[in-house]
Amino acid sequence: MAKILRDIATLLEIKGENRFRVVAHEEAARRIESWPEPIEEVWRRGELTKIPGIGASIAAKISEYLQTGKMQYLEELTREVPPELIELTRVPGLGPKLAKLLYEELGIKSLEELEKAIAERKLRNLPRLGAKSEEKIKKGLEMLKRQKGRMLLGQVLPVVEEIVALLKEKTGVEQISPAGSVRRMKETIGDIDILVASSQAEKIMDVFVALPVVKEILAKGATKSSVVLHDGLQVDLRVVEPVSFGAALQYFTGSKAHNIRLREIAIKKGLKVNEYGIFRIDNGQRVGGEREEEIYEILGMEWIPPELREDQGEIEAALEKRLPVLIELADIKGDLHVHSRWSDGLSPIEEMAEAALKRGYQYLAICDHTQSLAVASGLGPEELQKRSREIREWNSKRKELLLLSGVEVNILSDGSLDLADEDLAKLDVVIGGLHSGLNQSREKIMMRLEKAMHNPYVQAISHPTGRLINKREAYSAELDSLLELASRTGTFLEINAQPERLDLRDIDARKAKESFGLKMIISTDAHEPKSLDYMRLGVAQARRAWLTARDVLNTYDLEKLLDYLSRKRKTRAGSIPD
DNA sequence: GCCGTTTTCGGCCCGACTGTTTTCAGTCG
Repeated sequence: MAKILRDIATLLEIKGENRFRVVAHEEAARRIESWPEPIEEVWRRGELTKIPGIGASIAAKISEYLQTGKMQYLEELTREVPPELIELTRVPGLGPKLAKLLYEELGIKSLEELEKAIAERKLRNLPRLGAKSEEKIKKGLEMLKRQKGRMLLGQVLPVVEEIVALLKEKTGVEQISPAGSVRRMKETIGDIDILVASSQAEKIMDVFVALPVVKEILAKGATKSSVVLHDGLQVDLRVVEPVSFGAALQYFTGSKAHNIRLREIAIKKGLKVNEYGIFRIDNGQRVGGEREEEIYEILGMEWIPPELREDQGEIEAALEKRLPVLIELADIKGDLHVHSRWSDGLSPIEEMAEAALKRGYQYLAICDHTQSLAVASGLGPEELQKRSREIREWNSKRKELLLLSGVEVNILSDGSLDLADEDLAKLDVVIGGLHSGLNQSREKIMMRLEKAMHNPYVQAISHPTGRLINKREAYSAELDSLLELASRTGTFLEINAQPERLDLRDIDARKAKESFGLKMIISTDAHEPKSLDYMRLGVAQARRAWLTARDVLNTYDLEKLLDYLSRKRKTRAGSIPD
C-alpha cells in the first residue's frame, strides 16, 4: 500500500500537481510503512484515519483497494501519466520534471530508451539542457545500475570511522561527527553524512575529495561536497562555522519527519530552525545553535537521542519530559549467545572468554549448535558433557568471568527439540532456534515455536522472526502471536545483533516492551572473538526500540540474571516473570 | 491532501549545488 501511495505521489509530481498534495501522499506512505501492524487490520477496525497523515480521501482509496483490489484514482492517473515514468525518476539527478520532458519531447518511457537517447546525444538539445546535463544523467544511470540498495549498518560503520579518522588526521579538525541515518543507527544506510565544524571549509573539502577511498566527485562546493567511494557508497560532507555546529548536527541527523515536526513547533513559538542556528522570526535574532542540546532546550524539550528521531512519538515524549533513559553499551554485563570451535565457531572457548573479559563482561554463555544441525557440527549429549568439563575447568581457574554452559538447541520441523529434557536440564542457558524447514507455512512455524516455548528448559528464542535484511522475509510473521506466546510462557526473545539479522526488529522490540511488557536479551551470536563487537549494533537496535537497561536481561548482575533464567524451570512453564 | 490550544480555510521546513540562465528551475537531502 505504501508503494502504491508513493507511486501516486510520483505520478502527481510528474503531472505537475500541487506539491502539497504530492507530499501528503508521500507522508501517508511513510506512515503506513512505519506503522507497527498490517494496514489491513487498521482498515478492518475502520480506523485508517486515526493514522496521522491519512485523511478521508486517502483512507477511501486504501479501502477501495483492499476491498476490490483496484483503485480507480490510480487507474485514471496512469491514463494521464505513463506509470513507466516512475522508473525514470529512480535515476539520481533525474526528477519528475525532466521525466515529463523526456517523455513529451522524445517519447522516452524506459531506462533502455533513455540509455539509447543518451548514446544518440538527443538530450543535449532539449530546452534548459546541455552536454553537461546529458553527462550527469548518464552517470546517474550507471549509478542506478550499480546500486545494491541500502547497505548494512554493520558494514558502513567501519567505513565511516575510517573517513572520520582520516579527516581528523589530515586537517586537524576536532568537531566532527557522523550525521544522518548513520548517527541514528538505522539498520541499513543509504548514504553517509559527515559534519565538520571549521572556519576553513575549502581546505577541508580539498582534503576530503582527495581521500584515497574516493572514486568519484559528484559535487564540490564551499560548504557541501558529495563523493562516491570505490565500494559504491555515497558520502556527503558538510562544513559549518563552529558557532553553527549544534544546529547543523541536529539538522543533518534528521530524520526528515522529525525535523519537519521540530520546525513546525518552532514556528508556533515564533522561532525558525535551520542548519545555522535557531532564530527569532520577528527580528531575526539568533538565540542558539552552537550545541545541539540548545535547539531542543529552546523548544521546551528534553534532548532526544538520535536513535529515537523518527517522529514516532519521541517529540511528544520530549515535550512532556518523559523520554526513557535508553540502554547503553556500557550497561551490558555479558553475552548470552556465542559459539565456539566445539560447533561451527572459529575459536576455542578460551579465546572467546578472553575476548569477553576484554570487554569487561561478568559472564559469557557458550551456546553451540546441537546435534541435528550437522552442517554446523552440532553437539550431542556426550560432546556437551566433554565441553562442560572444559568450561568448568576454565571457571575453576578464572574468577573474573563466569562461563555459562549453553546451547542454541535446534527446533525440529515438528516442533520438538533435538536434545532430551534431561540433557537440557544440565545446562545453564538454553536458547531455542529455528535453522531448518524455514519454508514451512507460517502456521507450521508458529506451531513449532509454540511447542518450543512451552518447554520449561527453553529460556529464550534466538533470532525470533528469522528475517535476513535485504535477503529473506520473516518466517514468523504473526508478531503478535509470537509476543503473546513469549509473555504467556515466560520465554525471553532475543535481539540478535548480527549485522544482517538485527532480529527482533526495532519496531517489534518496542511493541514487545510496550504492549506485552516483555524483557529481552541482546546477543551477538558471535562465531569468533571480534564479533563480540556486534553488541553495539544490538544495543543500537534496542535504543531504537526505546528499551532501557531494565528491559534487557544481560544488563543484570550475574545473580539477578541467573534468577531470571531459572524462573521458568521452577514454575514449569507457567506464569510471567516480573 | 492533511490539519487545527490562532480549526472548516489557509497554511504546509529549509537551504545547497548545478546547469543554463542573465534571475532561476530542478533536484536533492
